[in-house]
Amino acid sequence: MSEARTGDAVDRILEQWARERPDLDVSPMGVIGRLSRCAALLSQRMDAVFAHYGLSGWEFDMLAALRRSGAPYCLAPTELFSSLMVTSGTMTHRLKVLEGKGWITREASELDARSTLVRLSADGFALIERALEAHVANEHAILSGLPARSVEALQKRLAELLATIEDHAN
Amino acid sequence: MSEARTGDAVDRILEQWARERPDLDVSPMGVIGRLSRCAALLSQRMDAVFAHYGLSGWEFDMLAALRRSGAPYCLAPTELFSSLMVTSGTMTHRLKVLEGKGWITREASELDARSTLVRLSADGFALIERALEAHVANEHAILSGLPARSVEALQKRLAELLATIEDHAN
DNA sequence: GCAAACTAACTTGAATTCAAGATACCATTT
DNA sequence: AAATGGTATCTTGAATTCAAGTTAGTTTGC
Repeated sequence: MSEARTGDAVDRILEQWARERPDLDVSPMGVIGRLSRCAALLSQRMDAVFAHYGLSGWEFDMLAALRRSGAPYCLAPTELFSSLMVTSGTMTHRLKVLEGKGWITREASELDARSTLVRLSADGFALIERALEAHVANEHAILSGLPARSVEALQKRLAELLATIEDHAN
Repeated sequence: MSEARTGDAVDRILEQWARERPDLDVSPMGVIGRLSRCAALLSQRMDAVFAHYGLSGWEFDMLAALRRSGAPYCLAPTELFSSLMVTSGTMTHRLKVLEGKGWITREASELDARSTLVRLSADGFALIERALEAHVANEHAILSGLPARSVEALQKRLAELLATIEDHAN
């Protein structure tokens, strides 16, 4: 009950499996488990900053996607949900909420009558500008706990991994 | 619209920000964005294997936590939800579902009358044994696309990162 | 021209999750 | 022993998400 004073939560899980299933090589759980756990914890930390601006994580993601697309800050719903990895049903709901808050407007496309264009409003633009700066500062702060060389190495390895799994993914 | 033939989805996002907000150093978005995206894609890939055994991701997590705790495969709800990073309300719901499926049973604790012990049933044990082996094989397969040295490097860097953010996290 | 296949967006219903609060029990102090 | 504070679990209601199906508009092949 008090064996592992070194190591993190994932190490403890690996020790349990080594004891219970010594026949299995569970080493991939170390990498993948830490990755998932890092993602969850990072998400919590970023949400804390978003909340400061009255934004949830997905609201920030939506406004940021429109902002970085450049003038006229306008995208089709399909572009939004495919880049943000959510379904069309989720997008319908999100757009309704953001429109209700006045951060986006919607107008019919001239090229394709099926398509409605989503546009960042002036309010939405002003909000995301401020939130973005705080968010980037927060990310810098989070990574400042690591030596720059480690961050760079992590970057490279994650890019490799992403490349191998982005293909396969349907 | 067709500039970046090299690079992944995250590179494209960084290019957009460089164009729109050249005053900001958004490099942390590269690491953190890739990390989040890897986690989301890996989760999809693992869910595909779980589905093969009639399991969702969280169902696998629950049974696996009980299994790796060792005989008598018994944990308190509090131990479960704190290690799985969900709330107590979520745990109540999960336990109800798993009990309904016959994979766990519940019994009052003898030491503490507030506590009900969750126990893996024989069915649950048999199921997680099979699913676990497929899951581990799947994880090996996913990482086999990378050289072993890269995986090891990734492992080290993620452990560093996890150490710095596990502290701060309340 | 018109039917078949496809695409864009939305609707519906169910699943999952959390925050906040309620309830019951335990431990410690007085 | 009574009170206070803390712990373990559950309940409730709302938010978020997805899968599957719907509607409407577009494109292709004959």
